[in-house]
Amino acid sequence: MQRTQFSDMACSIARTLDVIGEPWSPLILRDVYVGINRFEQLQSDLGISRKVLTQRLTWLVEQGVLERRAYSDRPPRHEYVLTTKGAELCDLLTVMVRWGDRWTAGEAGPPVLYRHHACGEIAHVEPVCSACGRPMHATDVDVLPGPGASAERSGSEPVGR
Amino acid sequence: MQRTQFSDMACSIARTLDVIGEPWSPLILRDVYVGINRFEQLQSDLGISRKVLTQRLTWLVEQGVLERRAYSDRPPRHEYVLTTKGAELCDLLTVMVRWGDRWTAGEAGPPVLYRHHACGEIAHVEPVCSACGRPMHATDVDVLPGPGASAERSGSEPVGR
DNA sequence: CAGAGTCAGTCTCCTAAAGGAACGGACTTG
DNA sequence: CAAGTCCGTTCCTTTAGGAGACTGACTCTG
Repeated sequence: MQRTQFSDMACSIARTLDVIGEPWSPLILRDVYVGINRFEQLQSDLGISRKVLTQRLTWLVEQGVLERRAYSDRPPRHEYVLTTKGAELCDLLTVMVRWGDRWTAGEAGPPVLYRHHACGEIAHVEPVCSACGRPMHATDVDVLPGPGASAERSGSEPVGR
Repeated sequence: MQRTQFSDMACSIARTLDVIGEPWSPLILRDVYVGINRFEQLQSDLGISRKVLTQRLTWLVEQGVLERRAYSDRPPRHEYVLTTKGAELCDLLTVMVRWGDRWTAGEAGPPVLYRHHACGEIAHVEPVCSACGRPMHATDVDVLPGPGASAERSGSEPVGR
């Protein structure tokens, strides 16, 4: 199937996708985030093929999103935990949840709710501007070329923006 | 490859992934968002196989994320534009950009910048709580079961959360 | 101390999806 | 009327994902 590599594109979306772009990774991240940390648990919770799970975990560890940590020496056992980099990726998950709740949840309502530590309220995430604090949706911005624009990663094909 | 279907899981992440979970879709969305609306343009900008592009566009239109709109009758020509549902998905892209900028941009800096219409500043998106307005990252919330929990879509395998 | 159980993978076989490239059809332009 | 543009479709090859059996190290139980 020789999947196209995204990592060379001068685009943060493409580069993010390169890390968690294939379908299982976000779900693995979600599971680790809620405390499903071990191979066997992940496999049975997700119903993912063991082979693919191994590949994904290895990749996510290589990318510094997860850390493989031993919790027992004898027998050798490990669990996967989020790094800081991985924890920040979970913000992406909360935004996915927001969209999924709005557009795919249907009658039954959202499958999970979030209670914000700071205020104790059931709430959802809202994107705001880091400069002025007002709502900042994709339709509220102009896109301009930045310093890293047009600098492909390793001099290969001129794709992306 | 018989990809596992995520749409049955009682999880908004899985259901969102079902719509844009495979690698090209977010990039297609990005391109349409920045004004690359036509088949030929998308194909050459992304370097995606024409076959896969056709499949993705068809799927995204079916899902109501894009709309296929004729801009010429003779010859019959169309372009793809974002629906409201699709535009809201772009918020997800801005969050991906944020993460990609922080963790993968490197020396060169971010490839694109966003200027917020409301304040005119170059800024990035920041997730806050819809209830109290303070920052709301994945680490700032408790996850609780919601009304749609454990209600699988069509009574199949008991997966997800 | 034999046998069952647990955990974390690895291996093999099969199928289906992605990539690449050529082709087609409807129309426009020189 | 030949060349070009746009938007796909078809065919072929490569390879990734799914299913599930198997392994190996160790523990637990009667």
